[in-house]
This record gives sequence, C-alpha cells and structure tokens, in this order.
Amino acid sequence: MSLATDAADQPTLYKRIRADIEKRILTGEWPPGHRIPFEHELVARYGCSRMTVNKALSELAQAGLIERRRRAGSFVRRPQHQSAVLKIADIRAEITALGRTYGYELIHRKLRTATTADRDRLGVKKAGKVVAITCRHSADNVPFAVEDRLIDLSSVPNAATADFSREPPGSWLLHHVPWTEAEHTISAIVADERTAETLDIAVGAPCLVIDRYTWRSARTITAVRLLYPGDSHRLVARFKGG
Amino acid sequence: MSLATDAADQPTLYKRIRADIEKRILTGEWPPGHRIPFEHELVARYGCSRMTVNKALSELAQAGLIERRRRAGSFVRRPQHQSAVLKIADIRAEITALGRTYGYELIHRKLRTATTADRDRLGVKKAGKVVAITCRHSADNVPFAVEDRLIDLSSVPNAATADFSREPPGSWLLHHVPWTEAEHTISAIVADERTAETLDIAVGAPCLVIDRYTWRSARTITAVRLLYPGDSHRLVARFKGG
DNA sequence: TTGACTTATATGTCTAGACATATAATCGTA
DNA sequence: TACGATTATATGTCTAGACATATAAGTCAA
Repeated sequence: MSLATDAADQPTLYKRIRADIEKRILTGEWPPGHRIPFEHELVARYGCSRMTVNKALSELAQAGLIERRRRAGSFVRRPQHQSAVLKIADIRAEITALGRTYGYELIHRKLRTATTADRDRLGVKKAGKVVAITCRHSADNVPFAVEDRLIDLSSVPNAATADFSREPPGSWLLHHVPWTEAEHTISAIVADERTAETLDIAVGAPCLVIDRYTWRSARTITAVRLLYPGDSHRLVARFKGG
Repeated sequence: MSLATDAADQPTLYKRIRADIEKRILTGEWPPGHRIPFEHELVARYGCSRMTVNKALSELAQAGLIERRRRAGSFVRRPQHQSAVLKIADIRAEITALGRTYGYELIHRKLRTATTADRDRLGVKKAGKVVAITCRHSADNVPFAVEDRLIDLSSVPNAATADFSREPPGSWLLHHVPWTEAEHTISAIVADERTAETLDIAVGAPCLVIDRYTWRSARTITAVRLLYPGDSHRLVARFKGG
C-alpha cells in the first residue's frame, strides 16, 4: 500500500484511507469475505491515530461495503446488486430539466368524507375528511403523466383551501409539509379507455404505474398513483457500491 | 430538549443526539432552512465533547437530512421525495423469501463474437467475445420472469465455461465477479407473441421491464433485460429521510 | 456604492489517550 | 467428547484538547 500516492488531490487522510480500501474492494484484490487489516495495523501503516482509521472504516461500513464484527475484524461484504437508488424526480423538475415546457391541468377536485375505499387506500381507520384530486402533467403540450391523488385532511388541514388549479398538489405538498417517509410501488398496466383518452395514447398501450404512499411519523399524508405512457417514460435507478 | 428521555433504549449518546434532532425535523418543529444549534451549543446542552456532537451531525449530513456550512452553521434540508431506495432482489432470493419454490430453466445460450447490436448494448467499442443467454425463472412452476442477458467475456472470461444450465447467470456473476456498479432502467411494454408464450400470459398483457447494466471500474460486465408479468409483479422502493 | 481587505467563527480533521462491550479462542471440567 | 467458564482482543464510544480552512460579516478606501 503506497502511503503517498495522490496525496495532493486527496487532502484529508481518512478520505485517502477510505479510498485506498474502496479501490482494493472494487478491483477484486480484496474479494467478498476477505478480512481487511485491523485498525491497529492501519494505524501503523498510515502513521495516524485510531480515530482517523475508525472514521474511514465506519463510513465504509455505513456505505455497506464492509461489515465490522467485534473481536473478529472487518470484512468485505458481498456485492448487493439488489439495492439501488431510484430517483423519482418531481415531475415539473423532471420536465424542465429536459428543456421542455411544463404544463399542468387540474381535471377533478373533490372534498369529501373518506369512503371505505379512501380509508383503505390511505391506511387510516377513522373516517375523516379527504381531498381527491385528478390532474395531468404535460411536456411541450403532450400528455406526460396522469395523477390520481388522495390527501388526508386530518394530517394536512391546509390542503382543504389550497388552490390546486394553479399549483400541482405534489409541489404544494413539498413546500407545505415537513419531512416525510414514502413508499413507492412500481408496476405495469395497459391503458383503459379513460386513461388512454387522458394520456392521448391507444387503449391497450402499456403504462408504467407508480403508487406512492407518504407519511410523517406514522401519520398518513397522501396516496398518489401516477400513470406514465410505458413506451415514452423510463425510470432510472443507479447503484454504486460505496 | 429533554436530556434523559429514553436513555435506556438509546444506549449511546451520539445516537441519542442524532435521534433527537431527527425527530424535530420529522415532526416539522425544525422546518427546512431552520438553523439547528451550533456544535458548541449542543456540547453545552448534552454535556459532552464536540467530537460526539460532530459524529451525530456528520451522520445526519451524510443521510441528507441536514446541510453543513462552514462559518454559517447546520441547516435542515428540504425533503427530497425524489430519492428512494429500490430493492431489486436476486430473483431466487425473492421467490424463496415468499416461501415459494424457485425454478430455473436455460432456454438459449450462445457464445459469439460481439455483433454491432451487442457492442451497442454493452457500450463497448472492440468486438470481443460475448455470451448471450435467455432463461426463465419460475415460482411454484408458474413463470415468474424471463431474462435476456449478454456477458462481456473480455471482462469475465470465466463465464465462457460456466454451466448456466444449472445455475442462473445472475447468481453465478454475484459469486464470481467482485464489486460492481449498476444502472437500472424501468419501463413498461406489452407482451409480444414470444414473450407471451414464455411467460404463459396473453399477447398484449402488460409487462414490467428492468434493464440492468453492470460494470466494474469502467469495464462493462453484463447487460440484462428482465421481463415480469406486470399485473403480478411489483417493485417496492422505500424512502426514509435519515 | 462598490470593491478589496481583514477578522471572527463554525465546521473539518486529527491526536493520544480511556473505558465499555461483544465475542472468538482457550482452558477446565463433567 | 461436550459443555461451561475464563480470557484475550477488535471494535464502539468518548474525551479534552489542537490546528486548518472556508466564509459570513465587518472595515475601509476609491
């Protein structure tokens, strides 16, 4: 292990230690299961304190590249192909990022007491008030996605008076509701008549479906279903080990 | 900020500090843009050293919950709905995890010099050797997914002699190729005649498509297309802020 | 008002120790 | 041989300092 290699562009020591180890794992020099040097060995090798080495190894462990076991040492983990970061961009941002003109249109909005189906969809028990919204996003005046959303007013009372004819509910929620958790389910369907008409595609054409449930501290906020024409839209998920 | 709350189940101090701050962000008490206390203030509040506070804040920054700016302080970031962790499980693991019987069948295997289409798909320039594989995964003897794969033999020479009639290429690669990076593209199509027959679904039925490109240190390893019946398969991506 | 210079300060990294704790390895006993 | 107790050790957390560095804010001159 060369101590001084590219020290110029790796200013801090712990980052260099981390990069050195990462490189050995990526090239396969240290295969899955391989025990990487003990902290005290790296301390001797780099001539630094244990805290510095520990910081490097802790970050590698957090990134999932290595596994640390007390008394035993640190080991290279097997690659986990199955975990990937999926970027589901805000639709407006996604379209403008492509250099196209974003268009939005509210199709339907209704304030009602939650039906059984609504409660099911939101995963709540009490029959509070909800807002149901259907709207359409377009890029350069071509339909891009149709959105079908339910907002729980007991969690987000302000949504009752928000003007969703001007601003998409997704953007509004992003700006008015604090940090959230979300779960996305992705599937494929074929367009029924109503969907086909709204998206201006053929009946029976494939559609990518994203169902997103959002909540905050165990409180449901919103449930949304997004339908994209399947042949024109793609979701990209990128995985990087470390 | 109560110092002693649930200290019993939060054994270490830095984790408690992290959890305390995370809670305030999640509940909206500290909205996006809010400046969280300076390190020296938290040091005074918790009666610990700065390194302990620093570790808690560094992890929150790494998780994307806060942003740290020199001289200015640390600030709550806006929620980023668009980022989610997608778990694309190894198919065998996915099926056995559901308590169903995994089945595998090699449909086609061919070793050839890369065609123009192959080179395009793998993103390589030179016309080396490749292995093309078509196979089928099933759960309880019902077709689950059809896989169409290309392996670059200049990156993975061993794949030329591997027995893919017994072991799925995905599993084989997982065990024989070191750490990798991958990019997934998800889209929807309708089943053509050949796909419909292989998956035992109707022609025109919706299918979820996952295209995965895998490489290691800028070397392409494999390109694979997985087709799932769209109505029976769902991908779940979960986002958790922090 | 604007631009250049200076200063104060919060974070970034690091040290040389310390004790805690989980557990692999060893030893002793039934 | 099998099992229970002991010990050694690598990691986990923490301290009370230190200097480095980016930059917000203030100062001063053109």
